[in-house]
Amino acid sequence: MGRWEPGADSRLREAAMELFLDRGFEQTMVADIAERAGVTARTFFRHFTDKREVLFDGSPDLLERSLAALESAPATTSVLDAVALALDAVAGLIGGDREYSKQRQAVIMANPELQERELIKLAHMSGALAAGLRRRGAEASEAELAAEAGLAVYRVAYAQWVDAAEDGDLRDVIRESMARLRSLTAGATPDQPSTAPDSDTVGTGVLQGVERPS
Amino acid sequence: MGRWEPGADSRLREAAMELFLDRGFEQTMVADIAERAGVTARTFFRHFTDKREVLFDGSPDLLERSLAALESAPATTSVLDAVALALDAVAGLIGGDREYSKQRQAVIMANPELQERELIKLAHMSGALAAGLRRRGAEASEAELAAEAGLAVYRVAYAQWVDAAEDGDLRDVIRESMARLRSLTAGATPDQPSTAPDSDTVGTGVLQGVERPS
DNA sequence: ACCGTCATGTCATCACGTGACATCAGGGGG
DNA sequence: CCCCCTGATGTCACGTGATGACATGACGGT
Repeated sequence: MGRWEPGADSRLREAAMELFLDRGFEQTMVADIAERAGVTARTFFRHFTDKREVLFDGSPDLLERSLAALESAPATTSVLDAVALALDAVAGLIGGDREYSKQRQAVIMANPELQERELIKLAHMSGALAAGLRRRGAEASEAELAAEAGLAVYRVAYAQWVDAAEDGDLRDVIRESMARLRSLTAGATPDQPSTAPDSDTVGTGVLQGVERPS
Repeated sequence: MGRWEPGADSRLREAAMELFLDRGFEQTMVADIAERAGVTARTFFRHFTDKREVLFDGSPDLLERSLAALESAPATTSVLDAVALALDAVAGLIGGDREYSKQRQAVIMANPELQERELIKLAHMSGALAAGLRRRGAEASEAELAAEAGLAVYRVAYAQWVDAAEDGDLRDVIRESMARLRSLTAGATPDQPSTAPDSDTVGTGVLQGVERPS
């Protein structure tokens, strides 16, 4: 075989990114992406489960690497510090080219569906980190909380990094963000906040408030 | 007019919930929900933008109430404590009937699409809380971080509450979770974690790692 | 030359979601 | 009393996303 032909995956990914940047996500049809990549729409769905997934299929890599970082941490490392190491590994991977991150972020921010997908990827990451922490002997709810808090730090840091005027190291931003969290939680805890249990409304889902049907 | 006829909204919501519990979300078609509610499919989409949204349309209420709680807090309250007050308000609303919350959670947990929707609702809430904090004079990134951390606490607490064997007050679980976060972040911070900047891989989106196309 | 596998194309089919238009009920105001 | 306005709904048509079933063609090994 002669030269290296980029796989259909890569061509589809690039084609999609170009079209998304050009006309936007909704205005781009999978047939367009496929055509530009030189395949049919049916083939697109053989490589990506979703039209959205074409923008997110790198996440398994990241997840794996962050877990590796987590597990290579010395056993004496605290839960939150272990999470910090994992985040550092993630930042090492995606902190490389900020320009591309900006482009991608622009596409994602312009479309709610994509934001949903992004959030669930981060949630998966949180779940995986929590599992990793439990494997290290952390108590369950402590592990979940540390993972969730870590991702909170990551989200804020990433948003700040990608929006910043001048370039910087994502890992530094993450560390600053983590420090800020520590200072935020360091304040004195007042007595129990007491809200009157006024519930004429029924909450059902996490964010569901439905009028009780008399 | 004679008796009170429940609006199409309510009928659709109830019909949807019943069918979702019975056969699952994907197996339920919009036409089924509409039929059971006595309307056509087209009408369904006049009341809910999405098939998913029928499970989440209570969130604006919650958001509003939590913001109210936030703003009614004394100006001297710390950012994180203000967030705690907002979460307390939310818990007051949805903590009323745990059984229903369990059902809804079961439906949501069985379907990734629904989890995505849930996550984005929570993200909106986080954004709104951050904005509220900024209105109180908090610095931007501090506000975002506090809101994100608060939601992290909420997610963990809610999951724990809804899964618990015996009944309990959601607000208590949230307070415990918040306390746990404080203890987690209280540990000593070690020196900078240093990971070699080994990036032969290009990160592009928040969770995107794409092999660099040579 | 034969065969199995893998990637892809082709065709058919569903379900989601939306725009355009028609219909019907109720409520005023002439 | 009639007209008209408005809001909610039904009807129809259509584009798009996504999937299953089957055919085809390239490649590599035997």
